Amino acid sequence: MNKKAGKGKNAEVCSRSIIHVDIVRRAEKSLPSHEILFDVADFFKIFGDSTRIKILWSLFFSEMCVCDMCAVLRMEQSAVSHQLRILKQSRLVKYRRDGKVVYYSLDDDHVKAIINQALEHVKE
Amino acid sequence: MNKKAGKGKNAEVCSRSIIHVDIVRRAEKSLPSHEILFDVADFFKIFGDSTRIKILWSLFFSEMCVCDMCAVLRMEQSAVSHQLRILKQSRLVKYRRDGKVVYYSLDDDHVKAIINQALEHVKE
DNA sequence: ACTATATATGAATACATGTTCACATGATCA
DNA sequence: TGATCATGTGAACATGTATTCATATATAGT
Repeated sequence: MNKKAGKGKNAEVCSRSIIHVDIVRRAEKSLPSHEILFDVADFFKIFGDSTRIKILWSLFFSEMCVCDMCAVLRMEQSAVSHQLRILKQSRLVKYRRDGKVVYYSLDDDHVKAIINQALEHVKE
Repeated sequence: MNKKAGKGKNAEVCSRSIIHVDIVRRAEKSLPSHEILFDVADFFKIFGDSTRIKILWSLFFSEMCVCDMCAVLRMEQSAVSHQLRILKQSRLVKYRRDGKVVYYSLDDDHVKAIINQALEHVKE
């Protein structure tokens, strides 16, 4: 999916020439692999939705069942379940079943710190 | 844009009843305002794109002009400029002009820490 | 077995977003 | 002034994603 100029070395990109070769080289070498950077972006993407932020925040204090989350978020159960699935797949929450009720809780110690860090940043 | 059940109190949401009233109350009270939570999500959304992560990462070491970024990212100048606009609006990068060339640099001390935190998390 | 309740999920829909294309802007130099 | 280079930007397009609707699954109780 990446377009390469492909004229000899990489002195021509986007049909223009590199201005500072040394800086470009250093940046290129320091940059993690596409795969890792993709994973980093995907990680942030999970936090990039206010519904999911609300869910995670609600779980800061105690585990919670889906129905209670709907009440807190004032959203339909289906929408909440869909988001819970995403959080589950990302290993940010875990669940346990008790009869008909499913209780979700945080499955990652860093979540609170990460959200709080962003909150501090936003509050400025 | 939020749908409320609106039958008296809030004992009925998503046409079901709350199971644990105390937990719901506490979560409701602790939850920051919609506005703040929206801003938090928007903040993460900026990091939720690998192109922007790459741009920010490249700026960890030194300022860089647009053309050099295109070389590092192997992307078209237009795409890079569009992303730079978003980063500019979010106050994550600043720029200075030197003749025809525009140099971008980080405008937020926390960016490096935030990305590294996610990187550590992803590398597990 | 039948009903009711809690949750999950596929499909449809509406909306957001990233990239490309074409072109505009702004600056330098002849 | 005209040409050229670096960058910015609006519109079109394709893709991704959150929510809703309808329905499925799972469990408990009768």
